[in-house]
Amino acid sequence: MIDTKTRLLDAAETLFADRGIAETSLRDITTLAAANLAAVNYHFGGKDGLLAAVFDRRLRPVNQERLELLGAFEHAAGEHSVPLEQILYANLAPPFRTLDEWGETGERFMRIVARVNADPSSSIHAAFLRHFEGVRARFLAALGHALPELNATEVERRFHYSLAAMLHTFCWGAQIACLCAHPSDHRDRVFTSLIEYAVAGLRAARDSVDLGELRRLEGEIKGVSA
Amino acid sequence: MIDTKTRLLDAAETLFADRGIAETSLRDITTLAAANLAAVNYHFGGKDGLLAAVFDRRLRPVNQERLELLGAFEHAAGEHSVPLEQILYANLAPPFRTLDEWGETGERFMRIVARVNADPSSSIHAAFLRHFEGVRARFLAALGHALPELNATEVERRFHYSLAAMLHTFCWGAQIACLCAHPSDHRDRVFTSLIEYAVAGLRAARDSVDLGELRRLEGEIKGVSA
DNA sequence: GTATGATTCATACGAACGTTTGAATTAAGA
DNA sequence: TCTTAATTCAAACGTTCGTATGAATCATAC
Repeated sequence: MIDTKTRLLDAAETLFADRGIAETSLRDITTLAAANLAAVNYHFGGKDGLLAAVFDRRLRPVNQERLELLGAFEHAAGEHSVPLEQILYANLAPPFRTLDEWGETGERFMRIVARVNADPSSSIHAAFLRHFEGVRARFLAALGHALPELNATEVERRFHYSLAAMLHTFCWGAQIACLCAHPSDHRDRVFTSLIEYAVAGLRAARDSVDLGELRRLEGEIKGVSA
Repeated sequence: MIDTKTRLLDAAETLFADRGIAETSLRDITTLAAANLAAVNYHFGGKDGLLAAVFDRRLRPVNQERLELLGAFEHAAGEHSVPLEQILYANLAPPFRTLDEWGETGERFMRIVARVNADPSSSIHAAFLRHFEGVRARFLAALGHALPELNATEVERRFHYSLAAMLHTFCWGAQIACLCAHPSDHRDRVFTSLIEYAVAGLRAARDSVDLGELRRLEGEIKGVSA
């Protein structure tokens, strides 16, 4: 029989992902874990502590691997900046590996991440963000070096777009056919697709789009159809 | 004095966005709206009905405008496919206009959208998705025509990435400095940035990234550092 | 074997929730 | 003015929630 603490973490991860955090009661969790209701308060101090522990268990190794991988690429690049593909690979490979290793459980966890990320009012949102502070700063710096023609603000914006595409994929990957990564070969395809898309987006030429002209065109064609 | 029904919608929109849906009670809403607790059940049949009404009020006009705009661009393009910039503009301009017109209220609403989108277990998630069915199909078709060298699956993937970047921006725009669209000139900058990024990402060359090589490189440099 | 600390257990508490009810109030047409 | 339908109201209902409590059980070291 597995540890009660571990069983609680597993059950919480499953239910938080499938039903939502606020929608999952401690009674649901302890029932699934075959544990007593009071066990949550005993081991984790309460529901928030349990949720924080769920994050800690999975997020810490993934983010550490990200940093190690980026560091290795930077070491290999020496004086040069790390190629965009490698930066994105360092960011994506660890969670994809997690998906391979943890199977369905890993996918569930990704969905919790996406939930909490979209919910800034969550009681543990601050603690959640703290997990990513270091990673965020290091990857932003690497991107800045790789894209010297872009100012820092634009780099940050495009970094956010790339993160959003990643998160969306992890959150919905199991439910949207084209993003489905269940067969392993598909998974590599999605992995590659994500990198290709983000690399191209990050490299986009500035001033390649003229918003004023698009607005002018909108006015014209609307006048015609009216 | 405004309609009770409208006051309830306004209050619900504000609180759902700021605190979350499950975390907001009908008592919070009716208090803010200066209405009686039972008014929600009288006018909307319950909490779910109220939430559905909140979505209907804002989503319907935005999505209708998206379709009209895309239709106008398609009409202007005649036999040719609509340029990517125009497709993305048709998708982005209506919600950005909403942000201009409704100010803070509009931003709040976007945050609710992002929340519900990230929470497939929500009781109204199905109804929520139904709002986007038509829009999704039409934009996918337009993208398919504009990107004939891509197969349908890859088009769909990249469409999802682009949607994710959009949603993330609307959800976090008010809270992340680089995405902040509060001063109107910044808003246009973010608008342009999003289109530029997505256009480049959608146009990315296939097979531009060699996942196997990246993995090989990872093995090498890890062996060195170990 | 028994004492001690860690864990599990059944049970209870108070608070907050969505919903319901039936009377009171308002608005509008005859 | 009277009637009738629409709306608002205060109050309560039953449920579920997170947390707390103190006894019971287990493991372990002496």
